[in-house]
Amino acid sequence: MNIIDESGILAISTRLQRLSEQLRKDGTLFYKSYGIDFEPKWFPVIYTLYHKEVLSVVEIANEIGYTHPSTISLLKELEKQKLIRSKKDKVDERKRLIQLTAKGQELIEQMKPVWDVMKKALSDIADNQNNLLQAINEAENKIMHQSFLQRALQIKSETGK
Amino acid sequence: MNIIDESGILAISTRLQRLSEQLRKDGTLFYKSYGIDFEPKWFPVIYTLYHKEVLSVVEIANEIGYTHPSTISLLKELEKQKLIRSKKDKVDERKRLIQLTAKGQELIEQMKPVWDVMKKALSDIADNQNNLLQAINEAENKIMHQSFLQRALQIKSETGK
DNA sequence: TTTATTTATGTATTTAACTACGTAGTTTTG
DNA sequence: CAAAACTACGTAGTTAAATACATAAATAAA
Repeated sequence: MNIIDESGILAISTRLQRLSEQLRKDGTLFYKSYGIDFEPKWFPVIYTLYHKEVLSVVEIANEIGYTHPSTISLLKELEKQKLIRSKKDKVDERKRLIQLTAKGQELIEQMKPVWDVMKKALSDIADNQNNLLQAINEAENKIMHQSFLQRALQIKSETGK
Repeated sequence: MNIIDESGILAISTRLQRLSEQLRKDGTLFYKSYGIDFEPKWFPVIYTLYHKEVLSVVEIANEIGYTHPSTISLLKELEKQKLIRSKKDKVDERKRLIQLTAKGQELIEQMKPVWDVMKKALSDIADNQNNLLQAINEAENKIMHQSFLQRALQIKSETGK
């Protein structure tokens, strides 16, 4: 019917990007409905620091699965919001140790019930006959095992196309 | 185990973006293995023009499901590659009518077998127990019917959280 | 037939991620 | 222990999409 069925190469990405942009906007609005000013993109950092308490920049990046430059820009925003603070590591002078402020910790307590609701609403949407997170996991695993390029080259050589 | 299981709000997007960036890079390399210089992101426009022959900018945007500014920048690249050309609509002077050049048409013939192989490789990766495209479709349909925000607000009011 | 509305295109700016690169500490090795 | 390699952080620039805005042509309405 449309292009997606013919190629899929790009279509998957674009559609999911949009889907998640919508979720983000709605997430922001939902926080607002509780009188909370919080952006969904801050969640991974905040959540990680809540569980680990003190971490360096690169450690946070690894935990949340982002590159360190991306992480730095999130940290800057969170520092501006006074939700986190940082100090130099005395043992290793290159390291910046990040932790939640009191304000950050209080906010988390406020957000916990909100997260519960969001989690339910998200599973409403993503838990279908074909579970979205599962589908992503499965695709990632396949690619980890053998890349798209390798697969394509193999089909090419097998079929002589 | 990690954050994704707890929130998912962002995680889905970021992971899919990466997945698709990998597919794009591999796609480019795979075209190269046939001696073809073609970027996967051009596919939707080219494919649409192959089937519809002559379309305006906005018509193409609608066909490929992108906004018109995004489409314009793709068209600029394709024009630089001399794969498409455009002329003013004589009936409606606002319109720019786009079509494939001879070079564009030849390239498509070269790419057809490549697309077949890519399609197979992609379904290798995305057709799992939980089909990725299906999962996206299902999630999109759910959201179309009732947004994430609406769902969350409803759960909030039902549970009194 | 002027005026208002809609449509088509284009430009400028924004966003959220990335890669590439540079610098400064730390650790390892010859 | 000096040189080389590695690690941590930061900045700059890129990319692929989006919004928001501007302009001009076409259509509808007063």
